[in-house]
Amino acid sequence: MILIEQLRNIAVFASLSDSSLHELSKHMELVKHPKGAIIIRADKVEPNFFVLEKGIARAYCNGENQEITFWFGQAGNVLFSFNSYINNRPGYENVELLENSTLIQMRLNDLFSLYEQNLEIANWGRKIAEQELIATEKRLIDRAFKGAAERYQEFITQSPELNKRVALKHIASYLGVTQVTLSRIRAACK
Amino acid sequence: MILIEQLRNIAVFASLSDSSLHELSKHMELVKHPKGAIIIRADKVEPNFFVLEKGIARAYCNGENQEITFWFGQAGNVLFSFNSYINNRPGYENVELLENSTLIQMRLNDLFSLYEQNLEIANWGRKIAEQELIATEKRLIDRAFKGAAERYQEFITQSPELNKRVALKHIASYLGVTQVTLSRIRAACK
DNA sequence: TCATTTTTTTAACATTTGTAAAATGTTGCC
DNA sequence: GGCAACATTTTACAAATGTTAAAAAAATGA
Repeated sequence: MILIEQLRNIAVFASLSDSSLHELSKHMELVKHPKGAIIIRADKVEPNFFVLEKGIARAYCNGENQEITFWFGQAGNVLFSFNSYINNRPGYENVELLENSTLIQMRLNDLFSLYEQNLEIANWGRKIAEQELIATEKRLIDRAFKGAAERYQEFITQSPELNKRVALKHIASYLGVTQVTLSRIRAACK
Repeated sequence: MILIEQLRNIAVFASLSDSSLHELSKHMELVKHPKGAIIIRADKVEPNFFVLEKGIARAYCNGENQEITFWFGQAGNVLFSFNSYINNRPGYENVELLENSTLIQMRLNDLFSLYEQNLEIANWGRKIAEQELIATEKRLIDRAFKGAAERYQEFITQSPELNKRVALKHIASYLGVTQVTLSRIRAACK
């Protein structure tokens, strides 16, 4: 159980009334994990939904000889195994904390029950999925229209915090290039 | 106004009760457009939400010297301007019908009112966004892990109908390659 | 059917990006 | 400090894809 005042500071909860926030908070708890912790594992149904209260995280898939980072989370972002959340099936992604972090944690089953009971919370969940959807689609389109150098410039402009705190190898795969290519891009614009 | 029996044949409505379906159907109408019609235009807020009842469609963005197709819709798919639907702002995409098509059309404002009134419909809207989200994210990940040839093989396996009915130039940009590259891939696996 | 337009393929060449391996830089810890 | 582990850059070369232009094939409409 978490205090409503604490949730009010987190942007993702801004649209909710006190009463809905209270309903949610009953099922939430605060957990801490150290840097390097893997909080979601591929091939396992993850029963929890998280909000990153403090810290940063990355989601990645394991390929044959490489790891691809395809998502970064910062304080205030929601964090869940897409396939567990949406289809109740094992996910394809691992989520690793890149710093010592604090997470708000809630059972998916509790969240799903609230979706079936509370109209405001159901619409809140809808908007979360919609915002993630539009961000993901924009990234897909950017891959087609923008070169790797331009995507990198945009990344450091729009996510200066991540740029400071995340290893370049993770940024490289997030941008869809190898680390060598990213090094070349960085060398070219010095 | 559309008959409930007609909607029952469309997979996306399967989870809804008769009563919710009736609420939706009050605001729906059936419209026909010819092949080549542009039903959603970039830089314009599109006030309607559509379900493709018959036909196929593609969403594309205009670049400097190229058009990038990033989405295909078939019978049963929902179809809307993401930015209009989600942020009430002009979109970035055009949607063109690739065949003579029949569409179920509904005002976004009517849909949004139902989201605020009807729990079942709000959760239905949530699931639509979630399904689109997971499909889009999988495509983004596939771009990183799979070569263009493999993505093409998967496309023709998973979307044989689109493969038959859509021009190769559109498939090429959907897969993230030029038409020349797709031609080479097709020549190599003959 | 024929002519016209559009789509698809092919070719030659340029560019980008990838791969592998070595060199350099950074960090944390004893 | 100095070692060990890890991250980043650099180099040389290979592979994939892009660009441009032209030819071939297919679709369209009178």
